[in-house]
Amino acid sequence: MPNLRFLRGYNDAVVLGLARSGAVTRVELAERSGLTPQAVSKVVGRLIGDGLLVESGTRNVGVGKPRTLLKLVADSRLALGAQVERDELRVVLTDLAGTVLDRAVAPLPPDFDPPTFVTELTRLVDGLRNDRLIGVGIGFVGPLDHRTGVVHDPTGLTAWHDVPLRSWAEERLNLPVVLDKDTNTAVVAEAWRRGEELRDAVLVLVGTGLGIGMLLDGRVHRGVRTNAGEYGHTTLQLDGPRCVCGRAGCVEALHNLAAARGDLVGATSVVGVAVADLVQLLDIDHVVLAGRAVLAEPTAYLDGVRARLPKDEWLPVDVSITPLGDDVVAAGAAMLVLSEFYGRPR
Amino acid sequence: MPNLRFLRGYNDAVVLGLARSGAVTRVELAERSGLTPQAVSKVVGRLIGDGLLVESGTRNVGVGKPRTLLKLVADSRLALGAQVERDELRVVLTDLAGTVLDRAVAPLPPDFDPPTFVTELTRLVDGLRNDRLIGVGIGFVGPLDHRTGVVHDPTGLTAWHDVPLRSWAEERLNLPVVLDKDTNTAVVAEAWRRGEELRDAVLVLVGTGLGIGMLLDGRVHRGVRTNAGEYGHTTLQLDGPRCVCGRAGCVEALHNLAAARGDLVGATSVVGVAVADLVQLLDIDHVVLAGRAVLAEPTAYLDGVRARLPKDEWLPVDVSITPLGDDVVAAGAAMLVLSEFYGRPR
DNA sequence: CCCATTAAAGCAACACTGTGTAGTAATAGC
DNA sequence: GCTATTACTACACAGTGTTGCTTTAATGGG
Repeated sequence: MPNLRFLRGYNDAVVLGLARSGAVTRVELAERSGLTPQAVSKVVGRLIGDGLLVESGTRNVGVGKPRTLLKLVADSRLALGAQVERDELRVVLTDLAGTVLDRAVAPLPPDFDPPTFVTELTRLVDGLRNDRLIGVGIGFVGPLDHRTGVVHDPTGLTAWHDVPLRSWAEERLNLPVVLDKDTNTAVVAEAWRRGEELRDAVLVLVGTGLGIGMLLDGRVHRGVRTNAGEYGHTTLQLDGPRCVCGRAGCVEALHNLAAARGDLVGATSVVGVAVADLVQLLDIDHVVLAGRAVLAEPTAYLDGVRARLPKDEWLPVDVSITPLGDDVVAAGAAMLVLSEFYGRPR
Repeated sequence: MPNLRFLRGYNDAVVLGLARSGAVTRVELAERSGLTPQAVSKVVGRLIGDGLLVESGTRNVGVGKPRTLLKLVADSRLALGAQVERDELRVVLTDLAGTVLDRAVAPLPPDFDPPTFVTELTRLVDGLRNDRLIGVGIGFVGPLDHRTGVVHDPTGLTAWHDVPLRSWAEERLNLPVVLDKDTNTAVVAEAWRRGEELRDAVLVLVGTGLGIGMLLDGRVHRGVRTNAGEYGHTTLQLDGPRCVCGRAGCVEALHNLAAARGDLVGATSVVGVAVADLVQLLDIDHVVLAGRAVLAEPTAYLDGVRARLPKDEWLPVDVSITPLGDDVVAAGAAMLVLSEFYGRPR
């Protein structure tokens, strides 16, 4: 793998990634990437040739020739992303900058089977199809295998036993397809949009379950079976109430019990303790909250988490609600496709 | 950073890493690295020229010219590693293969200060000095900054406030020095010795405290402030006994309480639950146990952890005791130095 | 024993990377 | 208009892995 093509692709992605944050000049790209000005010139030349960048005016910073501003041509490449929930399918159209341009939502029947799903997906995708489309991402509930694109027995979907969803979808849609867990696509959404600012972060998705997406050292951590992030069944109370998973006192069980009895403070506090544990374990500086439960009570969850985080740390932990709202999983699935083509390789 | 020198260094490290597992041939290196046979020839030529590899006989696999066996010259490069505990300093000499060749141990006075430590370190290092030495690694208790080499206020060592230990040691020893948390050097020891087999693993160090070293996707995860792995203060019992850290029901508090009252099963079971949570969260397939407490009761800890791991998983989790015993932290510190020079860059 | 066959390894030319050198373009200040 | 300064790039270059071919060294059938 590591050859000259890899090297070029990597540097192209570095420059494109910096350009995604806003208008930049070649000089700034060289400073921030560590590449020499000559190398930046070559890379920028390639990217302009591919229609990914354009020159857009100049910026004068004192004496000397003014710097040429470079701007990302955000709508030169588009991707679709899908979020699959147990009752709903959401498809979103996203540009290179990670901006959501369009969306379509359709209900899914209870315990829908793979053929039904693929048909419905095809319908929504065709409605949003575009000649600049580079692929489709699918954010699905786990467990699944990201590398092979196979969905394994998700709870509540009885017809989904080892379904090669990626190949089925690629065949039907005639487009490259990427499959990943919903929590992972969600954290990709944050990472792609915030760029270098976000290198070590956790996205907490609180819905019917509780899962997390981990961004460690700038990359999504998926683990050996690409099923990392099952944080809902982490023990918080050794002798706590029994959980659906068979163990006792899981985060998810405690949270859902508190929520069911209307104890919002209790529910958010469970999430807060769990997140504080994660921050200590992984040493991250960003936490993003998302999911239906969070979006229904954003300030309560923000307060619940912030209150539990250690305050005397050298570096503060930034806690926020995803600005993408209900679109975060689907939009992230689209950005996962973008990152496969225009992100740093491997 | 990403230039031709990086590319060469990376491929050299890939080949050297494969050669570390045992005798290999150029053909096998090409197959396992993905490089072309010609590229492997060039890389191997360089490595032989540097004295890192030698040809050692042939292996016949049927018709045709027999493959030439290549062997790592393990003792061509050596490194020293130090483990700093609150009462003891241990320095270990290690070769390229990660084999411990020699060691020296000295007691440290209670609440020792930095000058005392550096003097003692210099004494032990000088006793083991060697002309093939490439550097010295130091495994210290956290918190510390791996990147800058500064030790921040470790508990119990009152004179250690923001001490630039790496530069001090480099000056006194006149050798490159690397500083890292003890849990991280320990997991490096396992990773360096087991090679590609170990890509996603956790090393659990149970001593007076409880910390972990994380190997994720083949790299040590350190986090933004390089202080990841503080697993001892993760909540296992929301309403549990108060911990020294100020929170309640921490893994460490529960474990130490059980151990103090002689409840070995209880103590190992706490570790088991904590490890099971980690396995689910990070999706790892290897767990290595180490530390004084574990080495005192190895089978009890092995059983305690194995009993708590989910059994119906697709992939089994391998749980083991470190074969390096008391040397694991110091030996890992030495291998950290080796990996800085001869491991994959960045 | 001879020699065709097979496989490993090396050699030479090559395409392509980022880099060093030097030259050109465009501004501010005088 | 001139000079200094800064941004950018054309070109030769060192060094990467690759392609195509040759050399080397074994097997095994006559």
